[in-house]
Amino acid sequence: MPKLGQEPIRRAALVKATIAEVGETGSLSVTVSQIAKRAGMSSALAHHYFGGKDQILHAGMLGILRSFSEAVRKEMATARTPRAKIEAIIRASFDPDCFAATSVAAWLNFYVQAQTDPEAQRLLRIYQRRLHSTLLAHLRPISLTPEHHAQILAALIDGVYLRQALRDGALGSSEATKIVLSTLNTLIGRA
Amino acid sequence: MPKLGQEPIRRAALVKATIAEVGETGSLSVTVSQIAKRAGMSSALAHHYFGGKDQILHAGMLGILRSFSEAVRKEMATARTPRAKIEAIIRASFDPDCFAATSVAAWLNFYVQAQTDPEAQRLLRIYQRRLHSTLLAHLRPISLTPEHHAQILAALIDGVYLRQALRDGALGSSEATKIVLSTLNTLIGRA
Amino acid sequence: MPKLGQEPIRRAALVKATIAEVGETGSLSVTVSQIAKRAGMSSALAHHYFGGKDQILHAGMLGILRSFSEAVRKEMATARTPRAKIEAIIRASFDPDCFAATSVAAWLNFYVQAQTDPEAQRLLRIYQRRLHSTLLAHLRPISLTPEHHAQILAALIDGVYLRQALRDGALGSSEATKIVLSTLNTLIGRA
Amino acid sequence: MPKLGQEPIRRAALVKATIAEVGETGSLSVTVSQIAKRAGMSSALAHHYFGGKDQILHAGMLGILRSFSEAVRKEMATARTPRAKIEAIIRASFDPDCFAATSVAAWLNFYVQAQTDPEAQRLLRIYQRRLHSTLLAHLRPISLTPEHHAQILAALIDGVYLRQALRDGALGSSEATKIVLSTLNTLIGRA
DNA sequence: AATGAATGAGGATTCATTCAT
DNA sequence: GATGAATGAATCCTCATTCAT
Repeated sequence: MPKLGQEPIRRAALVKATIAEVGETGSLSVTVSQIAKRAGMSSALAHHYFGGKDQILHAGMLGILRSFSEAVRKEMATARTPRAKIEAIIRASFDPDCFAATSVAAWLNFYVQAQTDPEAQRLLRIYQRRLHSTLLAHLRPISLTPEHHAQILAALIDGVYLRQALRDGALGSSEATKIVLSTLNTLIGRA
Repeated sequence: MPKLGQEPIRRAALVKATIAEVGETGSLSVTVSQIAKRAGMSSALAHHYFGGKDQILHAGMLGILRSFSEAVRKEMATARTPRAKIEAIIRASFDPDCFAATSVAAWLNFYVQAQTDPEAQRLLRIYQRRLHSTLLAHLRPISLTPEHHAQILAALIDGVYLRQALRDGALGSSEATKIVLSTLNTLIGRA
Repeated sequence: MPKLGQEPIRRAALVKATIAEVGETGSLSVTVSQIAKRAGMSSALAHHYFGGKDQILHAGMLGILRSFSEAVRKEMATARTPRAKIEAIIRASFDPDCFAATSVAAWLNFYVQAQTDPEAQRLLRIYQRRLHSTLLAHLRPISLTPEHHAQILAALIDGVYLRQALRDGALGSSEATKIVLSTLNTLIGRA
Repeated sequence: MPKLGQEPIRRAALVKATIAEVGETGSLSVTVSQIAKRAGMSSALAHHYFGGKDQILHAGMLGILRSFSEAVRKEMATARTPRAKIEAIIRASFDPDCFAATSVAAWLNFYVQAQTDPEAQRLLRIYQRRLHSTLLAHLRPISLTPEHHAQILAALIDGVYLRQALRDGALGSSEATKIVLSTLNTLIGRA
């Protein structure tokens, strides 16, 4: 009997390597070989498990988006009031893991991929809509213009990410959180 | 008789073509040949004038950033009060030309280029700092936390751009303006 | 309890699959995996039994050539006169099984393989010589130039096959037979 | 001004190299690099002029088919009677250039290519039909069953080619001609 | 000034083959 | 006996870049 069950292990390793490589390099034009090498296997095996570079990239995106969702879920678990929920989302967005330079760089690159690649666009839109509707749901009880406020908060979060990508003013995780939280306060009043 | 002053004409054509090509394609991996063809010349000539692909890209970035600055200058010309100046900046940011799908796509790609390419990063930072300091200068007389508010506004503008890049909720130019202006109102109170 | 006598079963399955795959695809560049999959096993097992792709191909050739011989043997069994023997060979050549599009395509490809691969050439030559000498033997009693006529008949059969491979005028089995039989008549006179 | 007019030269060189390489190797799986090298250029240039391997192969086929047609045209030029025309076609078919081992091998491979590749099939069919209709036209005045005889002669020619490909009995050009001419005699009687 | 010609380097992808279990 | 796992080698193709004219 052959060695079994390598597939999930290899796939996971490739996803991780993809994010790391894209993040570090800051570019989607990383080669499959680079990714595969980082994941400790040959590029042929990477193709074997994923079918092609695009699918590897998609898996990488999914990986990033999932870790975002995961962070949100964790933070939301303990939040009780609508306001606390919103704050949880904001805090999760700047979770040190997600907000790490590498992750942000990868995220930005996946945004670009979505310009060309329909599947990438689909993934990103799903994530965005989910974020939007969650925000909206919890804003409704406490905001007079929930739709409007949701738009502002979502855009602000993305904007902070984008600026992080340039590394210039490179805010820390906590500073970033503060900026958005304080805007929340201004928008709907202190709790 | 040799054609005179061809150089500036060619360069301008290439800059325009670069922005258009990167914007339409949604990717930095456009070829020099594509750009040159769109600009009506051979790729060899493009190299002759700019030296290499990177420099062509830089020229494209500079072109975009300049058109931003130009829009700002125009809007600011008629603004008299600090508040009016800030509103002018916001309005300029969403000038239909700059906020066109193509321009936004190009802008996003140049952001990514800055991840890898120091010169690109330099250009982008200069623009960002200029924007920041202009905002700051005009916020100072009317805001208690001008630095903080400048950060929020700048991030918000970028965030709206980013979301525009995904085309999903695809705001129009005027809607985008409204969102940021209304946030300004909330931050420092109605004029 | 180990399965007994798996080897001959597996080998036969592979031979059949090879012919089918080469025939349907119309090319020798079918992969071992495709063949193995069609034969219901892993490509590793195919290698295990045959040693390599070339040997699998050889086995496929042998399979085709044997089914030719088989058809000839069957038709010849009931033939009594020299003329009947020759007609039997011709009829066997266009036996619907052998003359099926798939078989012809495979046969043509094996001809090509023989250009490169000495073992393939050897197999094909053996078959050709056998056909030639059988024709010759039975032509001798009824032809003044048996060698010459054998050459013509053999070439004509192959030519009809080749044209079948292009599928354009795609003759049916019976039409093909008629053409060669009528030529036989012309060559040595009606029986 | 740049060096001009290389294209036709390069294309011709590639066509020649393709036929030679396919013919000598006896296989379509020659690499573009091999062909290009033989033609004295880089594989990149070959791609530049032809677009891809398939088109290079098509050009090779066309080259072979054209040299057939050319041989026919030449032989036919001096033929006056219908019978002489037919004999011209047969003689042309075994023109030493066309019937050279290399040419025959290339021709056989192109036949196989036509199994997979519609464009190759188209080319081959055109050539076959043209041959058929020419034979037919000249057989009409001298044969009672011109359609039938055309089929026989065409198939016989192809069959002789095919056997040549195997190099076993390797007929010379003149021997091959004799076989088909003598069959012609048998079919429609001596002139 | 301008361009067709030309290439080297590199990347995605495929596949026969081997190996450990 | 049988197979999933794994890879090295090879191939097509692309592209930035250089050069001769």
